[in-house]
Amino acid sequence: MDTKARADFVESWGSMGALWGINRSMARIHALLLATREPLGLEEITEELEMSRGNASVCLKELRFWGVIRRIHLTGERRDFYIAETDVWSMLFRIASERKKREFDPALSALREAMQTTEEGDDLVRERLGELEEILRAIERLLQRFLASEDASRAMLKFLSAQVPYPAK
Amino acid sequence: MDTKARADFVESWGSMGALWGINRSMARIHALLLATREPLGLEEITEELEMSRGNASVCLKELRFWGVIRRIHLTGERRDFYIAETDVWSMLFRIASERKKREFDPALSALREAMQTTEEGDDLVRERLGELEEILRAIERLLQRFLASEDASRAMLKFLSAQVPYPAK
DNA sequence: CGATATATTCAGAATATTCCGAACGTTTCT
DNA sequence: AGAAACGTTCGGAATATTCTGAATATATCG
Repeated sequence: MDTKARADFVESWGSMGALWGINRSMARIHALLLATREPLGLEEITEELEMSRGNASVCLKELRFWGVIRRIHLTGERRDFYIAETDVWSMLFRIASERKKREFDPALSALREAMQTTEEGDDLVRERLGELEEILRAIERLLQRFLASEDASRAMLKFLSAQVPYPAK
Repeated sequence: MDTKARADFVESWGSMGALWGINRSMARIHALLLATREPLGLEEITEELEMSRGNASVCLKELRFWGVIRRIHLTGERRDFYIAETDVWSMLFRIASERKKREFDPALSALREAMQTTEEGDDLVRERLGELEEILRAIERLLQRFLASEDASRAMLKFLSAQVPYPAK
């Protein structure tokens, strides 16, 4: 892979981290490992990406936590090396699950609570919150199905992207 | 609606803004308007949410841009008042479209570019990037269908949340 | 056991994001 | 016109996030 394309990929992947909610450094390291055949050590990573050892160390740990990279030991080498797992879906799945739990669910609960205490007569507010609740409920159902299990989500993604029938009108 | 539930809703909705990528102030104002029967003026908003006039002004402008609130004029009143649109989906749809364009698409392009310049022999990298591309392509197809039009997305959401068949194994 | 290589931690520096509020502009009233 | 009410703008304060690098811990070697 030429150097320009590789660098572009690393930076783009870094920016896209925002979509999943992971920070630039982590995503850049991940991209670098994906785009490199040989296992890389902390040294190579900090050099290539021009970041501090400390930061790289923390990011590598967290990437391992999400299960997207693996630490390996090369015989004759004292240092730790890292390689990317082939399976990126695993990370996306876990992050999505976590964010749903932490950001989505509480808001839906609060909305339902608010609806329950809306006075009988206040039809306008009732209707607005009702519509909102309906949307969020639909999203929640969708997420529940989708996030039921990693395998299920994988299958569903493939399935949906190919052949969801377009609902009539 | 009692005050506690209302405040909880405002704050939860504020936090959830992160999921769509809008900031806390905007989301809080939006929530307040959703949960209030009467149109509110800038004054009432800043007071209730304890934020500055300047910030509220900017947020109100942007909320109008996203089409989730409307500015109205009450006869006999000199000030501007605001009410929430009932349709929140419109906002979610627009934000999703925008984020796809700005964060997702460039990364996918860069990935494809990187793949093209991967040398023939480098099967490991080729395979890794290939799997990643496959995932992103599936996500892209899904998004393309989903984001084709606001109405389509609305229908699809309803449809999917209710009756997506679970793909066999 | 030192000595050396490597990894991790964490206080606070650097940066990015959000927010405040004074200054200014505009409209309406007298 | 001048004053009052209201809205908007924007420089920089406040805050949150990310990153650095020196200190520390751990492992390996001779």
